[in-house]
Amino acid sequence: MTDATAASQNDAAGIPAASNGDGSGLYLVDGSGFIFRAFHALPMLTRPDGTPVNAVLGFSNMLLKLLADARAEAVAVVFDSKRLNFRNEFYPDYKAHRPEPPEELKPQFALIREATEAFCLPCLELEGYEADDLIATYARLAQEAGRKVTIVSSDKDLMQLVRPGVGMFDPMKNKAIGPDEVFEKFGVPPEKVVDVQALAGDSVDNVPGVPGIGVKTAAQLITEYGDLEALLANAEKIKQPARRQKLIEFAEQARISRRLVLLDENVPPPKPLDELRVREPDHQRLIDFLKAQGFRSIVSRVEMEMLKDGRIADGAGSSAAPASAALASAAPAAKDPAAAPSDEPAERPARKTVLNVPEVRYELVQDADALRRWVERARETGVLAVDTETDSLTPATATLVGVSLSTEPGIACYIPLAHGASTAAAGQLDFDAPPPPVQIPTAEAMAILKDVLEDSSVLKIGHNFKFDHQLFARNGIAVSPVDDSMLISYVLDGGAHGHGMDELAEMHLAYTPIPFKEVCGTGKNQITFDRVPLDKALAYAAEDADITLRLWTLLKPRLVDDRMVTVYETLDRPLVPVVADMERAGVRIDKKALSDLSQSLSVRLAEIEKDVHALAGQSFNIGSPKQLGEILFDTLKLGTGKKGKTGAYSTDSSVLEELAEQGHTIAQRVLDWRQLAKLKSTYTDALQEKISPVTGRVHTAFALAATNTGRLSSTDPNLQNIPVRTEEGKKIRRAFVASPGHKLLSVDYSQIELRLVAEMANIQALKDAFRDGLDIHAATAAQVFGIPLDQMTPDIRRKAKAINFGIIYGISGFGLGRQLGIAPGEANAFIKTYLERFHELKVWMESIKSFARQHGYVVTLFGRRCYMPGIQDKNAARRAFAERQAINAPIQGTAADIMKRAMNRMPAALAAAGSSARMLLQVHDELLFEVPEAEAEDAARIVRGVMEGAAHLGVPLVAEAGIGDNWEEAH
DNA sequence: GGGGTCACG
DNA sequence: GACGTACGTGACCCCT
Repeated sequence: MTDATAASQNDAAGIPAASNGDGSGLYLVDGSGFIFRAFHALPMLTRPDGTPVNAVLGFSNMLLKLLADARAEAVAVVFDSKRLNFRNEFYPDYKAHRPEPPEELKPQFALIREATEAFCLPCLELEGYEADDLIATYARLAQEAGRKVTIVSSDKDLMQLVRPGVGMFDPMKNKAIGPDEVFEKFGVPPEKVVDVQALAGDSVDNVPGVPGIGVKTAAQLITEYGDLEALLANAEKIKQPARRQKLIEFAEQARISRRLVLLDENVPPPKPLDELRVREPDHQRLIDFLKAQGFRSIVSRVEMEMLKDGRIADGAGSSAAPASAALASAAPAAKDPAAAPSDEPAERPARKTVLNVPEVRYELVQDADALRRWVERARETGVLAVDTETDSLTPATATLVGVSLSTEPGIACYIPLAHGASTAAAGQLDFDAPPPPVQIPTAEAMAILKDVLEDSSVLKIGHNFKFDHQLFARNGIAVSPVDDSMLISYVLDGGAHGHGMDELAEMHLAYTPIPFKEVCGTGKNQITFDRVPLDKALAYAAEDADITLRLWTLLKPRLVDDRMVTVYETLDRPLVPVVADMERAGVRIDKKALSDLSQSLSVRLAEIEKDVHALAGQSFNIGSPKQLGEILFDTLKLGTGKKGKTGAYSTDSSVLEELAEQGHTIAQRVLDWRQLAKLKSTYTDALQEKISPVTGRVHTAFALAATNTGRLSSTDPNLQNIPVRTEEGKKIRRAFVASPGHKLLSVDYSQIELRLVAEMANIQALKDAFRDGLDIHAATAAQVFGIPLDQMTPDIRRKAKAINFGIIYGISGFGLGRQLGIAPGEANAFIKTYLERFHELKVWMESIKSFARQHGYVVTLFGRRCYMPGIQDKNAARRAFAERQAINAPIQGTAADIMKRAMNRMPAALAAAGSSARMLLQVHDELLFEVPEAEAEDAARIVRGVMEGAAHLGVPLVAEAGIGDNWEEAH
């Protein structure tokens, strides 16, 4: 069973394959460029002897990842030679403004060459030329030889080289750069980049360009005239006088600039292209080098990365006989490296053995004795990776189809339990169908597995084990203890990338697992897992258990290295059985109430639709923003309309509300239609479909590793966004009901995020206000605007409330202004006053941003890291966005941590009090329970106690409870 | 499959 | 001087 989060993660943040599938691809690493970028991007770090090595570490990590991703392709590293080169001969000022490299960087140049040699990669450099020229030359040579090229660099000067067969990869952002990305940057295709650069110039490299012309203007001119020479020849025809004048005056300077930026692809190559081939690394040498730099934490990773990388002597699966039915039935084995390049890319990269295991042994287990042998083996190893296969993604109701186990890397089995069952169950008389395979009866298999799954001395490992936990729970097995490789990855790298198994296997094991769709198909041809032939089921399922164990082996030690043990052990790991039980419980829905609502909404939508069409004078699809925009702004000409970046009119609610205020009835009617259409399609219709025929309840799935901040999310259906604000929406909440004889109990934290701002930023005035139990928005309004509480007006309180919320979001004058409907300047004045009054806040926000810039992540009060990939972005807008995220994440994340602490303690607290209340849903700051009517008040008291006691801070935590027959009443 | 829109905290 | 803006989610619809 592939879990929902693990599915469909195949696009990967990975590098473009400079691959013909035969090892002929060539990666050219811009070593010189990387040094500077790594140096400035990474915090300072020194060896025990004091030598700075931050750039060396960045470089080693990058190469390591590249070698894993690049698979069995050639890699070479290119360096600048000395500072002067041929460009200085005709333009002495070229790069003249470059300051001396910082002292901490200088000793790292030599070390980075050493690192390259330790990786056994060729160093390319040539006196009188820059690395860029060598890269240009080798790219040309390789392309002529039919080899695909990937330039590993983020230097915009290299973008001119992008063409079919030549791509780029930005190792800092982990992002491929192709023609589209080049166009995004320069506004022209790669072959015209030099013309744009010639006009725009570059202050960093001291390329003069034409004064007053930047990239935007340059791109526009080059697009219009074709190229630089054509533009200069037609300079007189340019309309804007200043621009015309500059282009004429600085024509020659533009030509020189073009020669400066144009890379020389005909330099004498220092090494013949043929020498740039896949090389076998010297592991010991590399490990010795890394140890000498003090990079202890990555040495073990290196060992694994290198071992599993295709370039070691195990042959990358090319000649070794397949070791099992799993491999035999898998995709074609790797092609012979000597074979001619093929035009058609392999469907999937060749299989490779992972880690230092010569072969995989996957066994199909079809009798009880064989299963007992696996149980014995698990008792010996003490660890057991477990994965379940089912016929649906809803574990509360899915049928268990099979179980796979793995006891050590490469050793796994699959135990089919219900294959071929659905045909029989459907009673179809298909005489061609094969008879059901030999299988252990599910009950017998469960009885054998129960002992080991509940054995406290055997650690069970799963990837998204919450899913499997539910299936076993339904079979009377309470699996314990459990580790979850998905959650370990989330704790280690939350915000840096996804945590689905396929994505992690690509990243950490350089391995592409068999895609689920390859086994079960897709769309209407998709089959359930019980219809999959056993050989394919074995290959897929055993591999999942195998990979889970390998990922765990790799990631688990990092918890200690990265000091994330406590976060994992106290917050995320214990949540697995708790949330599994919530999902399994499900929530009762009054189907009749929903279908009545759907019915009445249909009628009202039809009426509104008729009105709108009449007002428009024609019939159109109101649900199409495109058609609606054209009706409003082209046909009816209600104002000019705002267009977004796609050129379409914006018709969102703010636009429609403005039109409605101007008295345009149609706008208000469309708003009404939108609201009702949303409620009907997303809630009243869809929710009915989600009621399980088995349990009669709705079972959402809470994703534990989906958000950047540590929050949960809810899918299938999302029960964290059930309407509550409008009267119509509340009717939907009333359809969430308690079982007969029961009540719903809703308990939510009051103002938890603002309390945490007061706590973390240590804002004394705000903490006092919370301690005194004041109306916090009124209190801040009093402090900020200097108005006594007894003279407070609702409008002033509203403004203070908006600022309080804004703080949590990483405030901006623009955002606050828009929220309050005032000018950004006026909003800025509010913010200024607020920050003066609560001066601790400003200090805190600055320190968070600085921390984020330095480390690339922020931390919550309980130590959870949230990675912020955009914080170093050189685009100011994207950087500002990341800064707001950096402010928000510790606040939102700490609230999420506290809620998790409360949830983890809840089952024991309820049990200890003899309560039979069941936790059903979590909505970020709210928990919903179902409880026997007589126990409701007691349960409310217990739950409030656990929630308020989940953290002991300088501000009190307050939780408020409500009890009712339905969710709306309880809320 | 991406964009637009809108439901929630 | 222009940019592009409040944080975090997921589901639905249209349209290519």
